[in-house]
Amino acid sequence: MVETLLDATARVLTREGYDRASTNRIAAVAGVSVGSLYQYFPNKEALVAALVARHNREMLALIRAALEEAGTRDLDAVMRELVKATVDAHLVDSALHRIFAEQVPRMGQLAKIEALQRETFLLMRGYLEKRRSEISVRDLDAATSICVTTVEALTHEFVINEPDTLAGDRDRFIDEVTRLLMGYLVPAGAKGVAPPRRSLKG
Amino acid sequence: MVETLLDATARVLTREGYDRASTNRIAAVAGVSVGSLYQYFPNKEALVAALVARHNREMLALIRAALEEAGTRDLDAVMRELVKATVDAHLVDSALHRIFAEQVPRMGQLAKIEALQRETFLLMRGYLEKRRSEISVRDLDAATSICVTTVEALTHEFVINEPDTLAGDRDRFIDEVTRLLMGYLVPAGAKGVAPPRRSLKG
Amino acid sequence: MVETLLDATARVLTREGYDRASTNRIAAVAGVSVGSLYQYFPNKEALVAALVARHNREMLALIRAALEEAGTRDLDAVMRELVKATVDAHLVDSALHRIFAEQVPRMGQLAKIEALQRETFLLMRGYLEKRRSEISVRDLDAATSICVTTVEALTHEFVINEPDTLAGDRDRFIDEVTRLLMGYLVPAGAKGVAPPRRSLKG
Amino acid sequence: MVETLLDATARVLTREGYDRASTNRIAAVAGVSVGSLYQYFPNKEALVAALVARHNREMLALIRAALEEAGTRDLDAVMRELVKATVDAHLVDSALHRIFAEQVPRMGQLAKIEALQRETFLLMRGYLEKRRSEISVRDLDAATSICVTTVEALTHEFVINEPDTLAGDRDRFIDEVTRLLMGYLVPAGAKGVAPPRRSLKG
DNA sequence: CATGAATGAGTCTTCATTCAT
DNA sequence: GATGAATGAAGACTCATTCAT
Repeated sequence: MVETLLDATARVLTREGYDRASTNRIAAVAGVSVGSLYQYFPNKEALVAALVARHNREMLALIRAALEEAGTRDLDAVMRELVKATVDAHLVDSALHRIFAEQVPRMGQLAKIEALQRETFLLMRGYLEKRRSEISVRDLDAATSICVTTVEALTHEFVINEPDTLAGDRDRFIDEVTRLLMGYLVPAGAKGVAPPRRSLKG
Repeated sequence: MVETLLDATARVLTREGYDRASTNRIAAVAGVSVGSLYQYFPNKEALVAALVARHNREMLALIRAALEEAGTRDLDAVMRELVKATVDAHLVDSALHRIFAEQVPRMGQLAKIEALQRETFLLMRGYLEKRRSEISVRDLDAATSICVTTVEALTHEFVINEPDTLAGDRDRFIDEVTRLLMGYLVPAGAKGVAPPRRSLKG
Repeated sequence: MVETLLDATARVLTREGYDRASTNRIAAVAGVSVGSLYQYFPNKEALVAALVARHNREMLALIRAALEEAGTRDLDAVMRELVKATVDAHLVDSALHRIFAEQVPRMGQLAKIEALQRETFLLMRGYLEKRRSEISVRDLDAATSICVTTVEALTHEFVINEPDTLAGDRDRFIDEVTRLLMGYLVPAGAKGVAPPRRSLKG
Repeated sequence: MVETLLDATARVLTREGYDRASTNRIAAVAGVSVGSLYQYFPNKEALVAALVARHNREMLALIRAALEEAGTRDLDAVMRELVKATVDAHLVDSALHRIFAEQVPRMGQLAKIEALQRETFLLMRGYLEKRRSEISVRDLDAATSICVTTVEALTHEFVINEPDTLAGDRDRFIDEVTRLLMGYLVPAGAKGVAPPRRSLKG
């Protein structure tokens, strides 16, 4: 029933948009009565939040699988895998993802409910730690944050907003973003040897 | 009058949130009647869109000024200036910016109305062209897109979501992002001399 | 408009009962839209409260007129007048009054909004003060309270619940209640001479 | 089971108020399912009516006991006992009583279901008959009605609305009401000897 | 041009009641 | 007899928009 309702929500959301997605309409599409909807979700927000959570879980599963699988390869390959997995994750249900991003108010808060980014952060951070010696950044937390946010944001733009340049060219996109990450983690001349000479404020 | 209405809209939006911002309330805060509001804006969406446009114009002005002013300095300095200007732009009215980002549905479309990023793209692209020789990327459009989106997205996160790491440490943030950009534009061993070894698919 | 809405409320209340009196129905009967109703009354409770207040004002006017007019006559005549006026007041719109008493939740609180009893209390108390010498009660406030509440309650029962005995016999009812009041204010043997020998606790 | 449900109803009613008291909630508090509730009570109204009846029975038991026990004492003492018992009866569960009086629609009709007042009337009437010679009222039914209603109404006000005057002073309240009754039953100069001089219309 | 009263479709939500298990 | 998931009619209330003045 919960699944049915979430499916209906996703469907109404993508087909009609957030504004036209009323709880009655969702219940109707799900083939149940509004009353039933409210037996499983206290209010509309909770319903959408649950859908967001489910979507995030699906995305996270992809990213986690990719990172775990690529753990033994070299840094460049892992980064490329991360980017690719992120793109795939955004394509799980890109229409829904777009709705979340563009139409659902308070997404900021909703998204945090089952913090996709938090999990990704931890995964990433764990991996970078293992490759500590190859990386020339001082603060690993900051670096992780930069990497994760960058990949997420660029992928988001790539998938959702379809920027003119790079549009459709998925492989090129992945290359570029990988270069961006690698250039940051292993900058000029620092072949995994020493920390950056003067990279940070202090 | 238009300005008065936009001011009122901004105020109601930041003080009451998007959900509680009705045209009647906005008109009341502006000190005019709803009828007058509808004489200048065909509907609520147009009103909010105009406010977004104004906000974007203000942000763009800051970034343009920074880039034009810094045009003669070296690449690293310019990038740092770009990041700094972007941060400042996001602080022009961060409360309003947050509302736009988190609460206003269809922001995606509204934002495009007077594409902040498009303008920034052109500015950036023009600048990178001038420094073509120092940069080791093949496709300048792609590179511009990557840079602009990266800066925008990271800054957004930094200003809006205040991530745990780097939180509040504005200078460190600027350093990191600048490093990220420079590592991408001038990667390992390529001291502004040769094109990237294997940066793109082809 | 306010009057129209109150009239409609009274009509729906008496004709359909409290449970079936929805704001939409009231608006429809008033010949306006729900929206208009909510432009004049913040919620349903306020609407009903206003109707109660209006009804109470009408009742109070009758009682006040009677007491002011009878001020110069002897105590017995004034009490009789008070009772008669109270009965008349309860007949102003007895159907509505019955609805208020029997069906409107929280009447206790609503009734206090424009405290009919409070006003009656003050009027009564003022009068008893003038006739202080004829009355053998120690605490005038308590006596006033007893009198006002007694008259109100008995009249209420008489008009609303139509008790078997005395039913319909208005003049007998008025006689009895007047006797009740007089026996209390001027008890056995105390012809306006001294205070009661042992009437109170102390 | 019936008792359990009535207890739960009373509890929900006093703790949540009438508006928030749903059959589902009551069943939950009673520790049974809604279905079971509907196996013992055809609908919500019947449930509340049964609770009212139970409450009334409890109140009546107190009053009956007091009157029967005091039957041999003098009139003044009996009246005082009646008033005291009525006050106590209203304090059996004053919170519930208040809810009945102020929040439950149609209480008027429900209350009649097992007419507390009717029983009290008969008890009272029986007692007054025994003391016929001491009383100077012509119509015993009318007198009984006046007495019972007066005591009930004044007590109700005293217990529920806590009027400013007499508030909290239970003994004084009892004294005053007793005086009121006695002044009515045995008026000025008529020491239980002759019928009233001019008490009734005819 | 300005006004602001009026509109009414549409929203979320509740809850008494049923009935298949 | 007990259960409790499912029902869906109905209710209070909002708000973008219009239009007569």
